[in-house]
Amino acid sequence: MKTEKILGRVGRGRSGSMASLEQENSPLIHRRTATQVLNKGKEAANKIKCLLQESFPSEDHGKNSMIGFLNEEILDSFSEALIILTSEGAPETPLDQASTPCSDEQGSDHSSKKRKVQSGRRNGYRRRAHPYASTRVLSKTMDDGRTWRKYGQKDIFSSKHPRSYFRCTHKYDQDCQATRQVQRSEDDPSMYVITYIGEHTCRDPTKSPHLLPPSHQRPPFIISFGLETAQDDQQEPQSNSPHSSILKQESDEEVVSDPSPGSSASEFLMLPDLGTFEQSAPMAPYMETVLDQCDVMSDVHSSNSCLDMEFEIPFELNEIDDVFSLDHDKLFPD
DNA sequence: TGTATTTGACCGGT
DNA sequence: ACCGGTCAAATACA
Repeated sequence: MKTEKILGRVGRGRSGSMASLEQENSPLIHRRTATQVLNKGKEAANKIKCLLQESFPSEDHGKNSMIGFLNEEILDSFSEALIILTSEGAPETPLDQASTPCSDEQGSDHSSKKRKVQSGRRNGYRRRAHPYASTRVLSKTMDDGRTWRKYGQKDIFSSKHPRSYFRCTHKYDQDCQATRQVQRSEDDPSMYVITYIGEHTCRDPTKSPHLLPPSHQRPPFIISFGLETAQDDQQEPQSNSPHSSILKQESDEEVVSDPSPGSSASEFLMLPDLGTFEQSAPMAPYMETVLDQCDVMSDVHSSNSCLDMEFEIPFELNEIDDVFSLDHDKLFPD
């Protein structure tokens, strides 16, 4: 009945198989499937490990060791999750504990047609689990060239204007974690304060992947898992519509740094020349990425739900291609 | 009919 | 307990 509709539309599961499984309402099946998925991931991580060893046979210092280390972390995480899942005493799997939307209708109060949310509807609800950085932008328009889907609006306690919440349209089809919050500016209601959280890991088909800035403009290269750093490079200066300006870059935990000396007094970091923002805009994701590196690195351990790892490597992008493309066939033999 | 938005409820962090 | 972020049923729209 309703459940089917929700599942079909919203697609809460990360994959089709997950969604279909949810209809079964069986914690056991959920666990089994989760185990399979985790095994898959573990397998993939193992392959990466092998490939790394082939690519960097002898040494394991410097960046290679970092890659290896992170790979080990991934493997460990998978292993741990598997242990938790398969241990007999494991309670209903945490992620799925709430996946019985219909089964526990103890109250069964269907009387009011106003939606009554059963306990357990929050299927794997995670709040602020990601250590994503946020980028605040002041814009005249909400349109930034990206496709967003509004998922909520809130009146904010200390604010005159409500805040709207958007997620990337490709959240479910491409597992893109980018979200943004839009609120009218207190000072200038004709402007929007847009806070971007997370980065696009999706490839928006409406966008052409050609706008890579020249390599000399890029910061040292960053491999990003979960964050879109590399991919976003290829996209239009998304968050940076011609009208917008970056105001502030901050991590979730703290303001990492203020790249412009002397601007600390202002709440936001204003770019010097808004007219040329379109040109400077592509650097925004890089700035953010670079600024976030420390935080993200330090958060790798604590974040199991999403792999947000990025690290700096000192070789050119095409060298990365060399490294990874030669592995591609092995990784994806079909 | 499928997709997007609205909006009250739920839930986590503080 | 409060606030803010997210979920998801209901609704609007194409």
